[in-house]
Amino acid sequence: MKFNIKDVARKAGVSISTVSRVVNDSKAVRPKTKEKVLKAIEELGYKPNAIARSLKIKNTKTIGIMIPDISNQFFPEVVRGVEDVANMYEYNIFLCNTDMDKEKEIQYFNVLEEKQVDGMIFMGNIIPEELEKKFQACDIPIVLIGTDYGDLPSVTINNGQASKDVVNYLIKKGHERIAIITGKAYDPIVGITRREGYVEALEKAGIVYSEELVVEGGYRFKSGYEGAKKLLSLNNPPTAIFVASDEMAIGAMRAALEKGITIPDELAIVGFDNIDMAGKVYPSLSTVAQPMYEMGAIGMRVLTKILNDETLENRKVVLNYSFVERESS
Amino acid sequence: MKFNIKDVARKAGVSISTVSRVVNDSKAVRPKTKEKVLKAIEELGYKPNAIARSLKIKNTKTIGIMIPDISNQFFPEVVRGVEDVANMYEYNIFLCNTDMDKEKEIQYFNVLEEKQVDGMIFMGNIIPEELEKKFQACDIPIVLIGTDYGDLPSVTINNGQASKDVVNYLIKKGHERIAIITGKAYDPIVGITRREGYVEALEKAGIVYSEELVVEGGYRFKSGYEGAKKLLSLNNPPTAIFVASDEMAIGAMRAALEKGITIPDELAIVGFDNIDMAGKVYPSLSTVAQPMYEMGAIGMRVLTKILNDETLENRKVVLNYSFVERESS
DNA sequence: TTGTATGCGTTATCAC
DNA sequence: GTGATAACGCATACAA
Repeated sequence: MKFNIKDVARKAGVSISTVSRVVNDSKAVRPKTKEKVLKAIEELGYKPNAIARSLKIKNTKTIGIMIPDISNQFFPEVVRGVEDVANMYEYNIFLCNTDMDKEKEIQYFNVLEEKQVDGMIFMGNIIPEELEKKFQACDIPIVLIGTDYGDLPSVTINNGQASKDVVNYLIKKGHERIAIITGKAYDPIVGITRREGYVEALEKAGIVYSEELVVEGGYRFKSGYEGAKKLLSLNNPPTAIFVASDEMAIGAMRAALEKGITIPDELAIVGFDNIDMAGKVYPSLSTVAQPMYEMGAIGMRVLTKILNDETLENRKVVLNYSFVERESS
Repeated sequence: MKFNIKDVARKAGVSISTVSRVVNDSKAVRPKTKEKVLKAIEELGYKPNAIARSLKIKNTKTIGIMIPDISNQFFPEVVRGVEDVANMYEYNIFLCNTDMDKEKEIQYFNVLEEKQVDGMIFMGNIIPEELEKKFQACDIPIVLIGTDYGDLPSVTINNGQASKDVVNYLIKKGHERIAIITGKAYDPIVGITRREGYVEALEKAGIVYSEELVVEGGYRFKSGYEGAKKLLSLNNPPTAIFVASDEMAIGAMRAALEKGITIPDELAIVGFDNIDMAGKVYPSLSTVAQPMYEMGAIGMRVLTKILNDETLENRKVVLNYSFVERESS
């Protein structure tokens, strides 16, 4: 049995306005009346209908989050960050897996808009033009995490600098033949920025950049595995590989281990992200630690600020990363 | 600028009912009229307000999913399964992290109910009594994944049998000193059922059950690591450890590896779940494969069946698991 | 085939 | 302090 505000009003012998007032304790209600109402609510097990409420007050206390794939190690941590602060501010989150597929992104965007989410969080390194237009056109606040685009609010780290740091570290360790396994070539972050950092660092160190040491990966374990296999079968194989994501790095380690190559003595490997498993595999993986949870938490915090009309001192949050040296390098 | 059904009605020179009809293409509308309406919709960029719609038709096309923690390796995969079929049936999902905390579970339950979700999916091995009462009292269909309780619909695997299989496998491999690292003692699945399977298999094989070979774990890496350390420092250490979750198993492997113990020659390790990383660590982990994605997908499918009043031939779905033999055993 | 009118469960504005 | 009542944006029964 489901009761509505009318039912409790009748039961308490008051008007629905009074019930509404005690439910939201908006305006003063005589204690005695309040008590009556509370009792009626209790007895009926009344729960306000948030949908009706939303229709009236024009917000839903829900936000949508679009990520490529929750089953990809990187995202659960940031989603957790998002959800934790969302929960603090009494928002619920719609989780949407886009697979970085343009059609799905647009479809999700549309239903999120129809469902009147108060805000959206978007992850997915590349933002298709069509989607970007929608972002601009709609009046729902959107914050980007892990990417940056136009004047949309975003929270990121300095990917280029982080890559340089890794390569410099490797150089300092005495490596000269340093390979890289990147993301997709068209990916502005994992495919481009991180590779650029790598190239720049090499150049600055006066190491000639060699095409054969750059291989394009596909984010997952397998592509790291295969990329490393390819690199290790070169006539003059690298002594170090910088892998642009941890999952691929773990694949690369696997390839080396299978070949009987010892890590880090014969081959150093450094990843990127610091997913949970990076510290748990054996040997443990040196990597660039992205503050994933914080990225999510802060991204959501930024969103709440926008939603509350608080002043945003900084629309472009750039978080600190750190290099975590472990056994693999 | 946001337009509503009235705006497009005015613009198209028809009534709102006609607009509604073409939007939902419910009843026949003269092609010419339809065209006019469509044009107006197009020009205004009209999007129906799903909240208003929900209020009227009394469903929201959204479901809630409560899980302990999305950043725990096991859940992303099942959530992905849920979301994929939810998406197929045009549902959106509210993601809720409960940390298996009773208060959070109840709080989430309440807001999900207020937000009028059409259904709920619950994970979390133990169902507090208070929550269970709410499950019974409410008229929102709920399906359990990974747990079973009362007459609620559920999708699980046979945990007891799986445990027996593991232990029998280990025995067949020649092991006699077989240890187990379980979940929390009060956890009906990981703490109790899986341990019971272990005990039964030992008994049936005529191996005396030894208290010191049973240690209670806490699901995460660290507790597996510490549990194994404890076991390996026994005067008469085990030659095989059955670890009731993969993440703990990877921790256990780490402990062994650090001690210079070779796996599987000196120590066999078998996990449970077959999380993504199980096949990626080195040495790779033998484990019981729970069909996580399917559990999610089928759970959601069951829910849609209930929501569509399709007949449920089976309220208690028990899925097949499989034993995956890898390098660690 | 189309339009009018009512109600979904709230909140909020106005009287009292 | 409290109670009518008008929105909120839509779907639908009924009338035309």
